[in-house]
Amino acid sequence: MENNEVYNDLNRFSHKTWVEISDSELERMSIQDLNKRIRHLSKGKKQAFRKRRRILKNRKYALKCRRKGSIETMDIAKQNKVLQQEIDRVAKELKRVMNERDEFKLKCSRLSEILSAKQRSSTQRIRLEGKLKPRPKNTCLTNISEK
Amino acid sequence: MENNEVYNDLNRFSHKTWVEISDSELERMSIQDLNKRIRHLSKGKKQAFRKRRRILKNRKYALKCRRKGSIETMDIAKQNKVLQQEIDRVAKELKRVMNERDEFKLKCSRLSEILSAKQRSSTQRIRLEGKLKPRPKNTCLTNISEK
DNA sequence: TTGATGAGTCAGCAC
DNA sequence: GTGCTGACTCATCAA
Repeated sequence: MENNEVYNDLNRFSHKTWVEISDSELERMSIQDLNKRIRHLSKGKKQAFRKRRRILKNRKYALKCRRKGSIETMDIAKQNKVLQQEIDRVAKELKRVMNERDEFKLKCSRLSEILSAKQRSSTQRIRLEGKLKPRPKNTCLTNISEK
Repeated sequence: MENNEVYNDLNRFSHKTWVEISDSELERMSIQDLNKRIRHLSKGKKQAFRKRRRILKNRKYALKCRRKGSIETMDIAKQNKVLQQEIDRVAKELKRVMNERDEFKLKCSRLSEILSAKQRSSTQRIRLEGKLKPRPKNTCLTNISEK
């Protein structure tokens, strides 16, 4: 018995016909090629070859299936990390912009303050210069309330 | 043969000793209890019982293992959704605050404009009233540069 | 011994 | 037939 390759036990005791196919070869082989190779074997042996081929195929499928699953899981875990980083980034940006907003807001109120102070002093000046008569006390309000 | 429960094939042909344990019972049973129950059996039959018990246990372990895996995957997928929602929320907030900031900024520049206009007109007025002499042209700069 | 898990096998579904 | 996947079995590791 040749042992240059993994051989097929199924044919060990076949005296007339002899077919030897390695696992990797059998697994890669098309069903047509296999049929040619085992054409002259008995029905049972043919079935045995096909079954072995199916098992070898299934082995690969199972491996692939498992890998696919774990890759998918790892992918969404990675995606999680990316999303978390994005949250950190946006939250930081938010903080920065809130500070800017608060500073502008403060600046606004200071400018308003200065402006209204100027307004008051200007009115005062004009009034003193006689360009504007002092407003009568409570004119409007008393008129309305006493009416 | 009783068929009121799943029975134990292993003992079908035992003529002297007879032990019948259902799968669920065998799986739940402690190893001590099992040993008591099968005390009088042959060594081979004892081993067969223990082996069946181990297989039943393993079946449960495998089930649990598979469920654990899929639950973990689902959990991180859920986590992904939550994170995405958080991003949307923070991004929206960021947009809102940016708008506020821009409005305050604009308001600031308008107030500044008004204020500097007032400043100019006030300076002009004072100058016209003779309280402030017109500034000589290029005094400082020419003095320095011509020195 | 118990529990968990990767890998191989099989059943069964979908194409 | 082919490929995929859930469930089972087994080998093997850790506790």
